[in-house]
Amino acid sequence: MFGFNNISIDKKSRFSFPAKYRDAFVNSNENQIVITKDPQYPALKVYLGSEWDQISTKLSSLQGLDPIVRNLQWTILGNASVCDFEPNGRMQVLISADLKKYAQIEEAKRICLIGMGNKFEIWNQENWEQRQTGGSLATEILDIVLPESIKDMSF
Amino acid sequence: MFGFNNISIDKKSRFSFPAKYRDAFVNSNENQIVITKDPQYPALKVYLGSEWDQISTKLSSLQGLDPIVRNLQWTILGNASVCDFEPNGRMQVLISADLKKYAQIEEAKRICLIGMGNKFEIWNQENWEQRQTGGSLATEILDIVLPESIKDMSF
DNA sequence: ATAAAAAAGTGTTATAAAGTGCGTTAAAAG
DNA sequence: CTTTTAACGCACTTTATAACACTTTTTTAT
Repeated sequence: MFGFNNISIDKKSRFSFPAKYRDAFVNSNENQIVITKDPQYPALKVYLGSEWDQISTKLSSLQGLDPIVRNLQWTILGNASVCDFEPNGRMQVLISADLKKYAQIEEAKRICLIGMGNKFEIWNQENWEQRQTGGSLATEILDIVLPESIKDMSF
Repeated sequence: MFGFNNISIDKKSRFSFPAKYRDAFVNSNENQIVITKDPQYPALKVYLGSEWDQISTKLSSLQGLDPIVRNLQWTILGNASVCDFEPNGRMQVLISADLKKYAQIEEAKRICLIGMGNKFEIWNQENWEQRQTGGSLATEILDIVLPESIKDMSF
């Protein structure tokens, strides 16, 4: 599941996955999609249900008394929106007002959906373009000193 | 059970869990919810009955002569409020005056209910926003040197 | 100690807002 | 030209919340 897509968001804040990904969703037998915040950029991450189960289980088992771990748990787990998903239907997903705000997505505009293999990213168009041309974004978080416990995780 | 929810608290200090969590509650067959203090931040933790049984059993079995352990026992065990809970009903829960005060929750205001997988956190909205944008809070406890005995526990 | 009053807790209902489903139209691809 | 896909619009359903009524507990005054 790769590639760039510029797609629309409707008045109720739904978007649908491009049809080209249908086979991949059907084959992996997914019926849930999870959207959450990207911990570094004003963007959203979209995981398949099975991927999410792994990531969330591991992340929530880490020692929450470490403040960096706690912050990642807040960002990633605490903002996750689990959506029922029908690979054979319209493959439609709702983005919550909160997540839209984080990714700076306006009402009824277009978004960029980027296929990254086992996950997707959702970006506001302007931010994506700026990032691709080497610009940095006001809200991006650059220097995170990671504790050992999460050095082997990839989000 | 993940995600951010901004919900209302009524005049009698009740809130209800968003309907999207109903299935999870019904499936895990929970009929009790436990609310207690967060040991580091002015926030509350909400556990499912079964999770609470594990955590409280383990925590209360630790050597109470260690002052940090003793403090955690006081905070977490000593402030726990066990509430009857009907997953098929309105999923309403009352927050005691004491816990409201600890989390700096005012009368009839909105709260943030954060789903963290196997537990929830409840925050006063201002504190949550400040915390998420990197600010620190007057009452937060930063440097806890953890004794070995609780390094493998996550609250 | 008892009764009245106040406060705290529980439950119900009504209504506006949010979310969902589906048919139709428009656009793109083959 | 036909088929598939994306976007839009509308109707229906579900959910959240405020308002209200009732019950139980606690407090106060006699």
